[in-house]
Amino acid sequence: MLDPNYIRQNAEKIKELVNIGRASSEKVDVDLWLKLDSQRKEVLLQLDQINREKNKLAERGKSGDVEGLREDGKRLKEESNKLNEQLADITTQWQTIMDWIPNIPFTEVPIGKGADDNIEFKAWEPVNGYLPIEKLSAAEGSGEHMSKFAANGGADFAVKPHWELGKALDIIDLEAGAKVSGSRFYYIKKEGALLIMGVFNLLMRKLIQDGFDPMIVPVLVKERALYGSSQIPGDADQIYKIESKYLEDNNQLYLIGSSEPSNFAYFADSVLIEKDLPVKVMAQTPCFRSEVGSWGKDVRGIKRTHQFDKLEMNVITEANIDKAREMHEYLLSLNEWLLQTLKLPYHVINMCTGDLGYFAAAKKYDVEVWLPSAGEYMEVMSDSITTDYQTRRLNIRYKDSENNLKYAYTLNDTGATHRLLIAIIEHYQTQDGKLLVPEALQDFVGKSVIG
RNA sequence: GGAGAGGUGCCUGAGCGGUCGAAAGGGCUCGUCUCGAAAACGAGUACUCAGCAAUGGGUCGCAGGUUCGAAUCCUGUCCUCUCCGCCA
Repeated sequence: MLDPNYIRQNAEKIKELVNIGRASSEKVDVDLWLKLDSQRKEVLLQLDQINREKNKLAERGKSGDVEGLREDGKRLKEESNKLNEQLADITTQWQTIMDWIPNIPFTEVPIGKGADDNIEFKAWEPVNGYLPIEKLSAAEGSGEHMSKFAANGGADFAVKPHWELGKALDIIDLEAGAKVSGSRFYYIKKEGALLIMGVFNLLMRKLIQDGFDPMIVPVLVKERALYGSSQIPGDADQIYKIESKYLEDNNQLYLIGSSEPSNFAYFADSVLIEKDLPVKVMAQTPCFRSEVGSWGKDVRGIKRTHQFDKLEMNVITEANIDKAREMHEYLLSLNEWLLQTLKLPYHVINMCTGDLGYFAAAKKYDVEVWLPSAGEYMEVMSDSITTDYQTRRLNIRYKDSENNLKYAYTLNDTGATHRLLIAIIEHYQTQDGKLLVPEALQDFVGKSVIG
């Protein structure tokens, strides 16, 4: 949620968001909002006036001579009831429009309609390191300069997609996932399970060293948590809603699509102290997504599924844009650390205004691993600055050094997901159909070759 | 699942129809004193909305109701705690 004052003073900027496709033209009627806003102000003013009179009346009543007051009191009450109804009605409409206004992109965010306008600003591969700048580009990026072969497989040969080798090695079972739960579900088995657990473990140890607090969090949450981090209303169709007659107190619950709502809602309605910032937490949870709208897309393998595990990194910082930018780069450095430690080629793109995705993001980097089998990049991490968009909704504030209360800033970044197993299978397979274990995971997995 | 108790400011805790945004104590901040500290003493110490300000509105878990007037009474709701039961 934006500061209403900001919207009043920058109505043109909000309209611009609609024009460039960042905000829904259907939901975000800025002129209507401005009209409702002034109506609301007017009613609020009238209500204050009535309340003032009520208070005066009550003051007079203290003397005990109540006779002449009854009628006025009743009249004022009726009037205030009426105004309250009006206010509630206006506020609902006013709020609904605001709920659909996304965060304002930072100036360095590329302007653009969609994926083609994203800017690739970094690409890395294990042998040569970072690609020279002239090989980077927009959109599809440096794909043409990336190797068609497994980065760590030892020879040049046609790379098998993960579902093929995963099945052959009996470490991924898609049929069983379908049998038990339906399409877009899977089992990861044996060394496959160890590999991905090892990845989570590797990152967790790094994050703990870096001062992140590990959290085990609810996976079923109330609407407010999802609204707070802006999955509702923006991505509401992605969310599974629990249906049960046994919900306690009729408390509607939802399955999270990321631990971010659970992590941030933990701090809802609280006041932090500046010296305790930044707050850095991490949680590994299953994530649930309906994937409506992507039917027919990525149907093979474990890339796009209804349930997967994710280790999420969430940060609360003070309200300072430059510090947020610094933290954003720091989180990216953790992403890069993991991929470089695993020797997986990747690139980083600065998402354009039309491709920022969820409402809270003011700036977002996607980190994508190169998949030689398909000759394309696959998103594995998403690092975003969400400024005070989420903390306004969740009422997370802090006291600064001058004792002022301010809304804190938040940042979100994916630490690791099951998709990294896809990347490992692509890049560590050998010509004879075996899978090497990345050096950094060998202790955990207990061997250096699978198959 | 059954029975009971309670939710007030940073904390403890009073208030139970007007004098209450709220006693008292603690904590914290500033000041006096001191070479410095402790102690003592003095002052200050919730949030929020409108407004340049003066000022005014709202908030005693939350939502309604009664009343000229509600932290105080009534209803609902959420949460916490205790005991019993059931189960890890």
